[in-house]
Parts: sequence; C-alpha cells; structure tokens
Amino acid sequence: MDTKPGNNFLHTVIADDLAAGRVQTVVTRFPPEPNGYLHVGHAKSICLNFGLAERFGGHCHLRFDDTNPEKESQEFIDAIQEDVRWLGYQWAGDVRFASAYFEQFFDWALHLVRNADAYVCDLNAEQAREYRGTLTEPGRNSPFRSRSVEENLDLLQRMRAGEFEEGSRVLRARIDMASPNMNMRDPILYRIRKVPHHQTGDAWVIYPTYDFAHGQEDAIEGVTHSICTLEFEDHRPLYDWLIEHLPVPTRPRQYEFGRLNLNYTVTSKRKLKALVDEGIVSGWDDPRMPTIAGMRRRGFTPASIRTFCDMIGVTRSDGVVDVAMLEHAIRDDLNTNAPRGMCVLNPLKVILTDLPETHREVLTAASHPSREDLGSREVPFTRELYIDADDFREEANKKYKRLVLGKRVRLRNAYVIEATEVVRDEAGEIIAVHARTIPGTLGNDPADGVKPKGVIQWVSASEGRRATVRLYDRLFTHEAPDRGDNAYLEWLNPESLRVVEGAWIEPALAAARPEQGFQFEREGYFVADRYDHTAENPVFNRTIGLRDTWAAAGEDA
RNA sequence: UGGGGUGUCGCCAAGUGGCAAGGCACCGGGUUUUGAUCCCGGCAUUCGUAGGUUCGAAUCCUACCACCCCAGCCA
Repeated sequence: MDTKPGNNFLHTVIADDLAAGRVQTVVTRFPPEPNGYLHVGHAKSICLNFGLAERFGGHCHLRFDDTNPEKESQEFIDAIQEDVRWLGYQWAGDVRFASAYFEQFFDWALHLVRNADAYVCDLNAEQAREYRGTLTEPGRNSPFRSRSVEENLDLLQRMRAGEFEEGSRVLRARIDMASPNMNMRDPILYRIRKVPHHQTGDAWVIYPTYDFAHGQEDAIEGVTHSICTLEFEDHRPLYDWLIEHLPVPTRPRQYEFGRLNLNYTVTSKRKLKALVDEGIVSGWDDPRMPTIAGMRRRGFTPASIRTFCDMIGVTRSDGVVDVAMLEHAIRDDLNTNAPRGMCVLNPLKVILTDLPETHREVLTAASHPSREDLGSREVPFTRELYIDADDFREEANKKYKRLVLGKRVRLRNAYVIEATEVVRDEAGEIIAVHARTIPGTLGNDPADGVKPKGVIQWVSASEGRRATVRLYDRLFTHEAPDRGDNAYLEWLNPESLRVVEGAWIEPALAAARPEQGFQFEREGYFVADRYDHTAENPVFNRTIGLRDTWAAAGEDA
C-alpha cells in the first residue's frame, strides 16, 4: 500500500530547527499517564513521536507522567510498556518516570518562591474557583498572593512535611489573575495528597500538577519537541512561562496536533473504563475494545496499525476518521500475509454418495493464492463433508453462485460436486445433502463442459476439527457514540459478539499458534485467540470480515 | 459576549500566488477454484461565505459564518 508518510507540519518544523542549528539531535517522548490502557488514539501519538525520532535520527523516550497517584497503578505501567513494544517501538534508554524528578521539581518550586514567582494559597477549592473568575470576567487576586518569601518558604516546606490537611493549601504561580487565558490565572503547581505513590511510596504528600511537571520533565530529559494534543494549546504560554522562570537545563518547545477520533468508536478513557468496570466487555483487552491490547487480541497486527497511522496523517484540525480506513489497513496486511484456511461456521452435512464409506484422499492446498513462499497444507477429503448451510439452496436464480439442488459447485481446493438429493428430518428440516463428485475435476473443469456455478469452502466431517469461533462486530451502532456523557450505553450493539461453538475447521488450523492470523476463505480474517486457543480446543476470533459486495448490495437469489 | 484553534470531494489529507496530489468509501468494467484479492475506468470548473488586491488566488487583504478547546487542587 502506498502509505509513504508524506510531510506533515511537524516534519517542516523539525527540519527547519535542524537546518537552523537550533536543535542538534531530535528528542521526542511519549508521555502516558498510567491510569488506563492505551487505545488507538495513543497509537497515533506513539507512531508520531517514535516515527519522528526515527525519521530524523533522534531519540524517543517513554515517560510515565505519574503525577496523580490516586488514579495510577503498576498494572497500567506494565501494560503500556508491553503495548509500545508490541507496536514495534523501542524507547531510548530506560523507561522514565516524572516521579523520579519530584525532588528536582520541589527545588524548582523553592526557586519560584524565592523569586516571588509562586506563593502558598490557603483558598479551598471552592473559593479558588470563585476567585478565578469566568471565561468572560477576570479573576481576583487571592488574599494570600502577597505573602512574604519567608512565609511562603516556610509554608511550602511544611506542606511537604505533611503538616497540613489535603485541600487546605496549594502552591500557585504568581502570574496574572486577569489573563484572558484561564491557565495563566495563578495556576496551581502543587497540591496536598496524602496517598502513597506507586513509585515513590509515602515519600511525598504533595504532588506537582501536570503544568508544573510536564515541561520540566521535558527539560530534564532534553526533549526538543514536546508533542501533545490540541487541548493543551492553551497551556503552552504557561509551559513557556515556567521554562523561562526556572533554571532548567534545556528549553523544550511544545507543539500540538489533532487527536484521533474514530467513528463508531469510543476513546474517552472514562467511558472505556466504564465498559470494563460494568462488565459490558470482558476487560481492557476484549477484542471489541479500541485499546491496543484489545486490537491485538482481535487480530490486528502492529504493521496494520502503523499503516493506519500513516494513512490518517497528522494535522492541527480535528476530524473524525472513518473506521473503514482502519479496517482497510488490517485487511490489506492480512490479505497479503495471512495463510488461508477453510472453516464452516454453520455446518450442513454433504454426503458424496458416489464415494465408498472409507474414501480418504489427502489433497494439497496452497496456503496463499499468490504467495508461494507461504507453502501449502494437506487437506483430507472424505465421503462426508460439511459446507455452510448458507451455501446450499434447493432452488435459486442464476445470481446465486453456490450449491443448488441438481446443480454444480466447486469445492475449494477439491472437486466439483453436484447436489442430487436433500435429506430431511421428521420436522421437514434439511439435515443433509446428497451429492456426487464429478470425476476428473481436481484442478480441471468438468469434461462435459457443464461448469460449476461457484466455489465454496468445506471441511471433512470425519477429520475436521470442532472449533469455537467468536464473531466480533462493532461495539456501537451509532456513528458518534462518544458524543454526550452517557449516551454511548444506549448505542451498544447487541450483536457485537456472537460465539459459534460448533464451527468446523480443517485439521491444519488446529495447529495454529496463538495470535496467528488466517484468512478463512470466503468468511474473513481470523486469529487464534492469544489466551484461549489450544490444539485441543481451537478458539478463533474474527478480526474483520472480507469485503462483501454481494451482501453490501443487498443482493438475493 | 474573553482567549486559543480549525475550516480543500461522503471521510482523512496534499497544496505556502501560476491554473485542485493521494488514500478510504462509493459507482462502472475485466481477470479469478475466495461474490475476496488484483487490474482498468469514473468520482471537487472548485477550496466555509462575501468582498478586495493581482495578468493570475485554495494560497495575500478585509469582513462575516460555522465548528472545536479553556472556568479540575485531572492529564
């Protein structure tokens, strides 16, 4: 696929910085907060940050922005690292933690206080909100704004020492309560939180806010281009203000891009967490989740996700990408790389009455129609087979290209057969179809010139294997489930998962390795489940169906 | 009504004064032992709107309109 990442505005910025000598080596970073699993939106950021470093011969750090211990945990730290690695990226040096810089941040807080650039404020949250003003009215100065340097120093040390209650005091930057930018109205730098931190234990009872941490982390690490999403644009003046007022070692610059929005998908962390907590999905890695872990379990490949990120580009406008693009990326990858196999989801027995009971023939089928390097597999052909019930009709018009009573169809990789009779149970339901093989049709058209109407997949009834196949579909039926606060729950697709316990697969598929992807011909792309699949109890997840212009056209025969 | 952004085909997106790339989707046709893939063809006289500058504008200027973000001691 032509996904040559063209040029985006960041390429231009960086190329200019390099050319002008403002930057020697590009350093970027992917800075997740470990408070949830990574999702497809993060994948865009990961591809961007690591991709930029790769493209310009620089480095990209993985840094946990762990400044809010209440919502964070080691589970997320582990999962995030695994996801980044799985996507195929390796961060420069060790994993970094904002919490590792807490002592430095505190020193810098003292620095601001000494320069009268910060003060300890005793307003509670509600009062602070009142003093902050509104979007259209300026705020008012806090009554604690003019405390002496000495008093502020003393108070800040005592905040750290744990002498004050949570919420009773904060450290604030002294900037401008009348600024039209709310972020500049004496933003909070430190708050008191008497909770243990997953990295620093109980060493701290005050924690820096995002604003007082992020730019400084970047500066410490020598990040040259700090790339974040559009909603942080208003924070840039504060980011720059702190860099200017602190004796930081380097001067990183912040750039913003538009975050990824996907239709039929929810990416709000809160909503994703609710889907997990309320048991609507089986976990963060449920194959229906747009998380990296979920997509992995669904059968997406790292390459397909990276291709997708290249396809959608990077700009400063916010749009909604059609999930069809993501689907195209994975279909394209699997079409060229996944071995083929045959699977019958809704079995209907076919008895080839012209063959003896003991008939057994081992056919060889190419694993891929055009990739000879993928080799072949053996497929046993026997008297009794299963085909999909949808692939047989007693009568149909000429548009129906499958098996019809009295007509012929080609069994994929095998013979042409002709249906001769239907067998019914007492209730009149069709329970089997009798058919005969047309001699000499292995690799050839029938000698009598009567060509088969179509090609269908099949599995030997005596040698095929039973398998559990999970048919996944989009989780939401609404194009914009993320809209509103909780409307998404009303748009849940009741058919997002259909489990087929009685599917039949050709023997070779049972030997699949977990996470191995296949195309089940005429059905779609499937992956052996990462956790549940075994040779004894095969479990496959449908990654995505084949493009189906027949069904899409609403055709019927 | 304060500040910060964004507006190019149904969706994403190139384009940076010289006469609208590409991808997705869609619609035709061909090949095909997957109604898949692949191949060929079609798909913006027009760039949020209205004026203006210019030989020439999506690109410059002016005004207007629409949408997104900001009033967490979240990130």
